[in-house]
Amino acid sequence: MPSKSQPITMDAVYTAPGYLFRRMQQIAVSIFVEECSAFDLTPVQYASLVAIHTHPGIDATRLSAVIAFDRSTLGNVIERLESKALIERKPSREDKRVKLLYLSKSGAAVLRDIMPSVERAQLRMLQPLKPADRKTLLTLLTQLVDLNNEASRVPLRAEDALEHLGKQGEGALGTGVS
Amino acid sequence: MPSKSQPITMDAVYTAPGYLFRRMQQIAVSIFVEECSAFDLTPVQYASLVAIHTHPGIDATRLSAVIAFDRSTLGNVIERLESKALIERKPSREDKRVKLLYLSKSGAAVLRDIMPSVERAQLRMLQPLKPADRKTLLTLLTQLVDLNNEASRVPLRAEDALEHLGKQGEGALGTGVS
DNA sequence: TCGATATTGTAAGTATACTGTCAATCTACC
DNA sequence: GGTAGATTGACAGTATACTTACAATATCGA
Repeated sequence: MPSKSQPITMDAVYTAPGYLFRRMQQIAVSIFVEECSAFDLTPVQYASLVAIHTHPGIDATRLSAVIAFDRSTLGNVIERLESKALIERKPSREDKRVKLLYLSKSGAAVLRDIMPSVERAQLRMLQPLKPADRKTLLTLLTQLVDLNNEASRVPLRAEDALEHLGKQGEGALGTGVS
Repeated sequence: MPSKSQPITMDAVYTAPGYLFRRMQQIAVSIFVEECSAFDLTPVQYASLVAIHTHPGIDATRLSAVIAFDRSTLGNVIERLESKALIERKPSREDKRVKLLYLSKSGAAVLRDIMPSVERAQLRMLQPLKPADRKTLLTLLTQLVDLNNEASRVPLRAEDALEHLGKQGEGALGTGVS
């Protein structure tokens, strides 16, 4: 039967999945930034570096599909990474609209060096749970994100978003797509 | 044994809990905004309305503790709610620094009317999972958020943050703390 | 009571995150 | 081959989210 307008309490907030997701995200960012403070990289900037490392010569639009971040937002992120000299932007010869993204030497170095801190952060987020529960949570969360993919404004389009890149082969991409 | 600098792939991103939390939060907001589009309320604005409804005469600082949102951020949120005439701000007589928050008539009406849409949104977020899995995920997430409370920049200080309010008894708070 | 300390709201600055729009450019169809 | 429609990066605008700083005010200790 339909819930007949029960009184509104804080439980309406505290038990709502949306609220829990928000809280958890805030906690996760907080832990990430703390662990990685020595590198002055945000989670989004880190993810961008990984994606550019994995797909050298990717453009901003495809990058946004690969990490499921908004294209507009990514513009600023790229700007900051460039101003920190962690990446380089080169105009494409085939398409004058496109700017290709590459890791700089220092970008590659930062990415290599930050990995242990990132792993430590990821561990800390789940630390309070029992190991078995961590695994369960991750499994369910992965499923849920995947099944809800289309519901998000920027659905993840992992490797298949990069088909165009393979063609012209801007150098030695080791198309690491299994 | 320590992982000997394995090659960096996109899996370093896709399987990281932090990334999954971010994705899920984006999806959750997207669904919330879609379901509640008729009311032009964001998740944060909704949570603020609930908290002000539950604790009439609360001030901004305590509100931030009750919903675990940043105090600075909340300033803007309150401003927007006020400019939409959903809440009212009255200076406290006991403390000239403080501004007390109350729902306006139209704020109370909006809160009442939006509840079904909010519930629909919360259901949709978990919809793709089997009912048993939904419960498991919520349980684990609740635990994790609670146990990580102090790790976040703005730890939740639910009802106990409101002790001061009870004293002067700014009206009929039904201290619904079990 | 007076001075150090703390709290409150506010503001400025940075960084996501999303909505639009726009000009330049590319593609495809006719 | 020339134009309609799509794509690309950029920009403007709104809304969290956090940091630091600040003035006004409160409070507490000596």
